[in-house]
Amino acid sequence: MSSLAEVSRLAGVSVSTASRVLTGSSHPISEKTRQRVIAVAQQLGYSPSALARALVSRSSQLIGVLVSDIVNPYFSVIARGVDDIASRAGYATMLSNVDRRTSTEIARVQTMRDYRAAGVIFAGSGYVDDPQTPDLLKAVRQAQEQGMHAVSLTDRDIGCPVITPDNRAAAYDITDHLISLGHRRIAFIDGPAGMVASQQRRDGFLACMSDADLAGGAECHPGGFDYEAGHAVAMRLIARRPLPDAILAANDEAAVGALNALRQAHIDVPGEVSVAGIDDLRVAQFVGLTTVSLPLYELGAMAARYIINTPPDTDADPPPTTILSHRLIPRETTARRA
Amino acid sequence: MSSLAEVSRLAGVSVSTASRVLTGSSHPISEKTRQRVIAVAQQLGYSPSALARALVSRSSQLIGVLVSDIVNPYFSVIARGVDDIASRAGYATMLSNVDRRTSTEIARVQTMRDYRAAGVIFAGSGYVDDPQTPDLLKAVRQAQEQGMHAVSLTDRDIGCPVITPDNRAAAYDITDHLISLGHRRIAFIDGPAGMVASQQRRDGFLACMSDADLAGGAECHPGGFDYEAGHAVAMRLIARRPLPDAILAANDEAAVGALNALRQAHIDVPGEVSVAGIDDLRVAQFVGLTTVSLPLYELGAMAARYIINTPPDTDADPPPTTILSHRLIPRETTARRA
DNA sequence: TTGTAAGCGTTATCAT
DNA sequence: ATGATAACGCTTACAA
Repeated sequence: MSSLAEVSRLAGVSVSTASRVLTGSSHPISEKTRQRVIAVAQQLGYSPSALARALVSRSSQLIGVLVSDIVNPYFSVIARGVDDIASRAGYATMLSNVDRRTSTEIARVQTMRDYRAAGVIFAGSGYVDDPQTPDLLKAVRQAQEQGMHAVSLTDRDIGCPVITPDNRAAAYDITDHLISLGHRRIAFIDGPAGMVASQQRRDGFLACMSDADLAGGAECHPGGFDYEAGHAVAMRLIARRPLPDAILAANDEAAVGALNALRQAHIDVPGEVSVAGIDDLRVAQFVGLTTVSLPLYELGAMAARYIINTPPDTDADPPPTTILSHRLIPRETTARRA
Repeated sequence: MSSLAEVSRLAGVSVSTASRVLTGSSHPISEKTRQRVIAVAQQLGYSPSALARALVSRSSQLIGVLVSDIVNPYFSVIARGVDDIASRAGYATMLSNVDRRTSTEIARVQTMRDYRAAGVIFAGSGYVDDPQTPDLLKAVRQAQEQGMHAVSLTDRDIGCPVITPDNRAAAYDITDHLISLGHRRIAFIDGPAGMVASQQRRDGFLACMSDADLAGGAECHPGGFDYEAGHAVAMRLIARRPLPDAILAANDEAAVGALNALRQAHIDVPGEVSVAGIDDLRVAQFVGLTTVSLPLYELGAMAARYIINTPPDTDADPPPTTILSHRLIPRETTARRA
């Protein structure tokens, strides 16, 4: 690895001059030395140490993304959005799986801090009444004091800007769609207990049902965000009969689980029961699932842009909340009630 | 951000002493000073600068993973394997999407080098006769000379150890399974043209067919690794009739595409046609797809372990190749021929 | 057992 | 227009 010192020596100039040339500083430099330095650097294959740079500038070109689990497509799409913007701007992406553990999030924020990351992005939802939130908030504040940015992609009170879809409205809208199709008795498969995102989606569902005077037809079942949860709830529904008019799952994966349970039981979807989800992941297209498209990629991209473009210590004081819009995507798993 | 200097000052010792205490050096230290330093550090919330550390040690605790696209579950599972091992060992994961572009891989290796990463993992397959491979090889060599490790998760001649599944054997085995079920005319949906992994899988298919004296019943169709490709090929097969006995896709996603095309055309799977894939991603479980399970998570985990545990410049000279085993997973999309 | 000082590779402040 | 030199925060000989 050739260093600046090496380049400057071969070019017969001081390190400062070499630095000025190579960083494209506005400092005046004679054309001949500029050429010479560039030539030597080029020929040596010189590439500046991001570490040394970050050490003096007190900030690296790293952006951290904290996801629950990168295998979950919800998060990998977000991560893709982040990395696309980051790499385009010369930044690199640091990824960390936190498995929904707040304590792990706290630890990772510290890691990002140790590398003087330009910012951290919290992609996962928090828990209702999480006793560790204050600690996370403190960790975030310390990171910010050090000049780091933080962004949350879900509604979370951790002292940083929030860029998020409106989970409640998304659930409300898809519920409304189901109702407009003539469905009256709708079963909702809840997300993981205690998660803020689960709660918001359920709230949206219930609000819509009661706005339509259908509160009596609404039933919530403890579920989860995974295939198995959706499958299990649907199995129970099937065993219990009569079936509801429609089943809405808190996310696409659970909806697909429910859908498969129904199909395995030879129940016609959407003939006998309509099924819908929320997220619009790729799998939803595969199975023709009616759902709500959330701007996941854009969420990650916007967060990255924010981090890259906001100068340190410039963050607005009450951290702003940005709501990105969603879109209803009707497909083949829903139909007008017979 | 408190620094070592600060800690040492408050503890009334020199920075070296503080450093020795905090790094757990074997250098003898009196118990009282040790306690004092630890207390101060603790109370100050001191956390060492990973940057400064990396700068002097000439190596950071960062592991880079180069994937084609993190949204593709094939890669996100690998990335998860890497990050699990990495974070457990105190390392952080740097992720980069390269969209199968060798030039981007080269650029990213340089980025990892700039951060003095402990190692880079190439998760994606290369191309047959890729003119840029020599450049990549050179970039890898330079990285290695600098003390970085490199690992490829596919069969690739870029001067680094390879840890990979046996694509050819995997395809061979699943083909053999299809044949053992009585299928004679089998259509193979190829992966992306020019990719080594595509070629290996097709080779395995063809080899098995010809070993079974069924070369005449083998037909390969240009396809891809995505849903759309599988869907399109199946549509063409359907339009053309008669249908083959079975369809094997180069990977699960294409297989699911084919499966859906068949189902949409009301063709009974596995009644009329059997369908199988390769990879065993989560979606394969969802749809009950017969496939071959590849140790993707383990691939990432092993690569990370290798990077973490192999001391610099200790790499074996002809870089070793490690083949991890696969497993046939029969599910509901295949059945004995009618 | 503790401290001093050099050095890792940059950038930035002053001089010249 | 160019060059010393002091940080940045840490580890590690080398001294004491």
